Amino acid sequence: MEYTIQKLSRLAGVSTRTLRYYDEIGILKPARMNSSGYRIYGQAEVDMLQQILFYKELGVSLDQIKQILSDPNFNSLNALREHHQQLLDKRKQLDFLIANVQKTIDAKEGRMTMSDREKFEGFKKKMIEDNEKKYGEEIREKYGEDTVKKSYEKFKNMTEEEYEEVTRLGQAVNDTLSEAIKTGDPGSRLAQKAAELHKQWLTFYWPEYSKEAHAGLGQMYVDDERFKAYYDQVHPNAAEFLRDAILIYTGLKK
Amino acid sequence: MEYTIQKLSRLAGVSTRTLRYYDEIGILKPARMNSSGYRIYGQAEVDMLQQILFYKELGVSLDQIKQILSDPNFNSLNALREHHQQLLDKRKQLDFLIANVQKTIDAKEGRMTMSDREKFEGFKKKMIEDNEKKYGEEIREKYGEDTVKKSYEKFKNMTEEEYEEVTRLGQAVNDTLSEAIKTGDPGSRLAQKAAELHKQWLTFYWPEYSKEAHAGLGQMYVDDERFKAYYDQVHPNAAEFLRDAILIYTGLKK
DNA sequence: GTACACCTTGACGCAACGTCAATGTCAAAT
DNA sequence: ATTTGACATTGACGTTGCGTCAAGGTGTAC
Repeated sequence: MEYTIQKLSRLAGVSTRTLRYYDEIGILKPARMNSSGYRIYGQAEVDMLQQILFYKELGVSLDQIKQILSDPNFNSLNALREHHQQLLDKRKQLDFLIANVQKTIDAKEGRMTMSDREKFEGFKKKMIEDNEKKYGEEIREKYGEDTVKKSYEKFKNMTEEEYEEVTRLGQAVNDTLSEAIKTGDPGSRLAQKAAELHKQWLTFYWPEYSKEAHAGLGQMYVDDERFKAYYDQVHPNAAEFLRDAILIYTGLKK
Repeated sequence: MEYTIQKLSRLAGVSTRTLRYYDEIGILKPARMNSSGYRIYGQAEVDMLQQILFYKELGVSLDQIKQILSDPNFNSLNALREHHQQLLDKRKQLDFLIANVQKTIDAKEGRMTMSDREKFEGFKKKMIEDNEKKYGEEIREKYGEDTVKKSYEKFKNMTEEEYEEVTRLGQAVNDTLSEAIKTGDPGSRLAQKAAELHKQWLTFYWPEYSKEAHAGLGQMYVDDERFKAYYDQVHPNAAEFLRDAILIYTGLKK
């Protein structure tokens, strides 16, 4: 079956402007243009638009959607499975929000008290999920799904005080690292302090600490451009320096 | 407890830029500025921000949120109750999406077939909800919650053919109305045809037809600027003319 | 005093369209 | 053949809600 632009826009619940825009940016091209210059969409485009709308529902930018869909390895069945999982996650977030509003009502009606932090439960999940989306894949591959889940649970239950503590620790790592680099020696007292502080920071996120995982993370900071860029903001070559300091601290230096 | 801008942004999971923007547009002013010119937020602002985030989660524009929150009659407990309801509705939509993706997977794996229209189930709900949001309150007040629910269910189950039929009918109403106005007589054959077509159009949306409801809707078209503006696009004074035609058609003309 | 985290204002840019203008195409009615 | 109205095109401006950056002030610990 074929659709002109208005037909498809009504079918899918998007505007014709949206479809023209998608053609323009190359995310959803019509099957063909007829002799009058009208866009004609076919079955493949229907399915493609469905995928686009799922990705959009899950907060993915059009630029990213374009990259994903144009990948020769794109597999629509796998994508659909992933959408399913993400939608279930999204539903969980919504459940948090629903619980939050119920709690807020109870608090307003005097049945309970509620901390300021609790008032934003469910919203904040967006930030955590964004972070997860950014790094989650790599961390999953390296440490497994279970570790990530536990880490997530631990982070979620963090109190406000703990949150501030971990923020301070993260900063202390950077501070000490910056100073330690001046010594030029990853084995120096300051460098070892940085590694120690880094470990303490990690204990807020990891259910269990292991020297191997710690050292692996240090290596990841060097191998992954995003982490490397973050630490190199502290000081050029900070990622390598921290990795080396961790290797010495953990006793795993080769 | 008081918060500087970064404290509140971290608490709520929004950026400092967002909070400054909210100050700028007057939607969330800080409690005070300290002697250094720093924004200081208090308990009232925390609660206000929570409300804002709920409204945002529910798709309300900042402009509208501002209007709602600055209304002297704004009642936060009632607002929270409404958020709760809306979040439950939103979860329903999400459930539709989840069902959709599951069905699409089944179809892809050859276990069932799926129409193009079904592929967009759940997304289209956005359009319906937008429509509901636009007119829903007024219709609810006039005809009660039950009627709206049934109407919603009926619309949801509309087939593609029915959808096209109702679209055609809506157009036919406008066409005939435009012609009938030329007669200047709401009792003329053409005007009565417009009212008849309007009734047929309504039967797609209303579970039950009544002359009183029909006449009431005609009056609503005149009283409500949004409806009036829509019909007056067809022809100046079309809203009044259609109302009069309906009154005659229903025999309820006084 | 210095360094660093945090704060301000101002301003430019962006994503994803919505809206509008001008004009071409199609199909049915006259 | 002409008219009318629905549908289509391209081009272009504008909007919402920030993200990002620059320049410079403030607070606190060393």
